Amino acid sequence: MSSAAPPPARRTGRPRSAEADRAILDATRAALVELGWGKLTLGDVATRAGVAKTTLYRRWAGKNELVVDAVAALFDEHLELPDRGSLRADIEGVVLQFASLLERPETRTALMAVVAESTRDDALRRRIRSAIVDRQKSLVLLGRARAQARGELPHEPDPASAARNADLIFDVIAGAVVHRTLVSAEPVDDEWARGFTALLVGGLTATYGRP
Amino acid sequence: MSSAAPPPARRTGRPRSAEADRAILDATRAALVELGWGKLTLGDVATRAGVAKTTLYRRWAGKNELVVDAVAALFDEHLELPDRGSLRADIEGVVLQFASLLERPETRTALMAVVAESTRDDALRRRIRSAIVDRQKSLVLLGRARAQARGELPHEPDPASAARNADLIFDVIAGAVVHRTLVSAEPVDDEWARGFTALLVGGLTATYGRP
Amino acid sequence: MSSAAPPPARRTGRPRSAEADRAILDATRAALVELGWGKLTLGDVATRAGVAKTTLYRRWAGKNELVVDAVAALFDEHLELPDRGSLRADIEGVVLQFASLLERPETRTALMAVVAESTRDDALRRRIRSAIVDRQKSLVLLGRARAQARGELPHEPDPASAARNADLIFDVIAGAVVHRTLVSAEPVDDEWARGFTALLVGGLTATYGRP
Amino acid sequence: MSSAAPPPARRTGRPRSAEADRAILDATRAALVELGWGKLTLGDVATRAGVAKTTLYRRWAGKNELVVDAVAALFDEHLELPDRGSLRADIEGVVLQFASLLERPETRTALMAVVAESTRDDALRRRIRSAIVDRQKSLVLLGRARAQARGELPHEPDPASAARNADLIFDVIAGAVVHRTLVSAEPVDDEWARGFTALLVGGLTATYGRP
DNA sequence: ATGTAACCGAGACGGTACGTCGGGTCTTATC
DNA sequence: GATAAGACCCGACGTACCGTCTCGGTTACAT
Repeated sequence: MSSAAPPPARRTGRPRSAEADRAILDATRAALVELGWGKLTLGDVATRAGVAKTTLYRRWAGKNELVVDAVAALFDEHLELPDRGSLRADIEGVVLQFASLLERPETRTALMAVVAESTRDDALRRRIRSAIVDRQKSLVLLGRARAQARGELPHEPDPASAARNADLIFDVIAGAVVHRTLVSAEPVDDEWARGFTALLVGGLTATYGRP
Repeated sequence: MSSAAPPPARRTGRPRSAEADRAILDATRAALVELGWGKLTLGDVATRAGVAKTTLYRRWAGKNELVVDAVAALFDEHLELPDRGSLRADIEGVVLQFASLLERPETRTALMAVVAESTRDDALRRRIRSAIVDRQKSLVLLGRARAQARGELPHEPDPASAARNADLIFDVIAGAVVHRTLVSAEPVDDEWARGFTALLVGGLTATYGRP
Repeated sequence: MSSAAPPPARRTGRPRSAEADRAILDATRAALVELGWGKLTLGDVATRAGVAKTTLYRRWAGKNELVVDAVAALFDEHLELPDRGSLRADIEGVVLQFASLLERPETRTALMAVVAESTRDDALRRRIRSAIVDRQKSLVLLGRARAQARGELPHEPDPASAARNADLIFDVIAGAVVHRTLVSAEPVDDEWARGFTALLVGGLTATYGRP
Repeated sequence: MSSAAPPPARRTGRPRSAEADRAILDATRAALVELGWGKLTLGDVATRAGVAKTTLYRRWAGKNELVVDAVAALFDEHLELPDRGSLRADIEGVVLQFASLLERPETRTALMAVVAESTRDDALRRRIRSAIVDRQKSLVLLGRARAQARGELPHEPDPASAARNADLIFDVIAGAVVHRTLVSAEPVDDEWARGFTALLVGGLTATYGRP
């Protein structure tokens, strides 16, 4: 979150305006909605935020970093996993929740763009991972733990294997929703979510069995 | 793959150099590998191809269209589905094949970028779909047909439902591979492919049953 | 004159617009009048000229070079030395002429500024010399030749000494007018010109004698 | 020389550091030598002086005022007119003295620059006049008084005419030296000084006669 | 053989955004 | 209340690409 390179702690000089950060991130999201990634310019963001361009560059290294932070805030606010009582219901819930996030124009246009840039920029990839991806993945871990508590899935004694399986499930869920939404450009509605969940739960049950 | 809007048919005047097309697409791929999407400039592509910028703009409307065509050629050449004898083997094959395509730097960096742009540009989305997505999807259809012929999957009498299922399977496969490769940034190796295939085949079998 | 680095002669590509040069120099003079040297910005000049900033930078290396050329044109147009019949009248004429040039706001504000910059930039000094200073100096040479032809001044057999004397007279005339106008900030009117000319002609006559 | 508007007298609070003034002016001169007028930045001056930018702006209104004061100090220290026994020797002395001042890089680069700015800023012109020009002019007045005392020049009964003549001589001397040094960019050496003095004294004698 | 229409390279054109820099102002904590 | 530090707003800088537009020249088909 927050700045790319937060000066570890300064003691002298005028402190950075906390409000500027907020205004910039808000302006970034607004500009993304209106203009999309390609037309987004930092000068315009600064103007919208009522802030000088210098202020913006003092806090973020560039467009990518700024947009990651701006979008990450949405993932913070809108991703949660209430216990819906069954593995199936939990998966459907998370699929629909993630899909609704991807239907927002600011995430649609920004997420793939920063992922594309991250293929050439390790620092950006780490930033995306910690700001966005890990937040999503924690839902998978939570969902699995609940399913195991309910007895819907077996406990996995080998931690390495457990991590691999969680990663796999995460890539399948997130990947399928992203691909459906952005590449196939079809809506993730209740029907699709039901079909996808049936397939996944079937696979999980068939593969790992019931305890 | 060539141009977006090939002039319907000319009869007189100097014909377009066929070699220029090839040189431009080659240069585009080379530049993508070296510079990535963000730093790719059409002027540079033209220089590399030994071609004037005008020539390039005469054939493609812009960066997006050019890159889609340049990358699509790779999908043409490298996607096929030899019959490996079983549904499981066919899926593993297609997963590994698609992953090896995504491991090329030119596809890594280009695919997500054009998808990101396509969220705001319907013409680009259609171009991507016809040039790239549909090529991949046809493999899914082929694989299912083979599995049905082998008796591994039931025939689906309702064509609408059949199409829905094919779309779902396609999004799951392609999405999982893309997400694993580009977002999670982990390799799609034999082990992962086996695990993923087991999950998917388990789901298919559990959901649609055996005939 | 003209461009700083005129490509010796190109044969291919679109030729440079001759009108752009003119429009830029006109706009530079207009902006100098309105804003003065300090507030003059190249972006504004480009806008006034209806020209892109790039076009301007393609032809001139910076503010200094541009302004030298813009001002030099005025020296071309407004410096001449009609034969007024006597050394005294010729000197008075050239003094008033030079003074009226320095009373234009564009020359007032620009000339000293570029001279100041030239103290740290040899290329700029050479440019100023060839574009402005040498034009003025030629008037001194012409005036002396006429005076010698009239018998008002002796012929100088030693060319080195003749050059030294011309330089001295030039520095005295130009320096006095510039200093009066810009440093003392007092007008060079007929009275001052008469007094100055009397002093100078007296000095010349006393020093070099009549033939 | 210090600030333009020295606060009339403060009684409370921390007193201004007297050393800061000196450090700032020294730093200004040093920066002028290294960077020239155009590249001189107030932030850099503050850093060199070990002083905050705020402190600098509390004492001077801007770059022009600061530089005028910094350079004026040099005119204070280095301009004087010892009695050399004759008008001719006094003039040669003042010419060489002024020239040696103009050969310092800090004066070369600064003087013309502030003069250029002063063409659009009356307050600056007055500041230059009182800080620099009047100091020089007083030498002319002193020299004339001595020459009159020696009987080399006649007394001028009309005070207005006397002032006009002093102004003229001043513009001729200062203008010629400045022009030779900065515009013609040739050195003012003993030979030039002799030639110039001969011309000027000849003119004075011829014009005003001996008493 | 000669038009002639469309191609080609080169490169200038009007633009837009970039990321940086300097100018002055302000807000802190410290002296 | 002056100071050092440094963030702030502002606006210009010079550069890089964009996509378009002349240029002078080159092909290759249709007379």
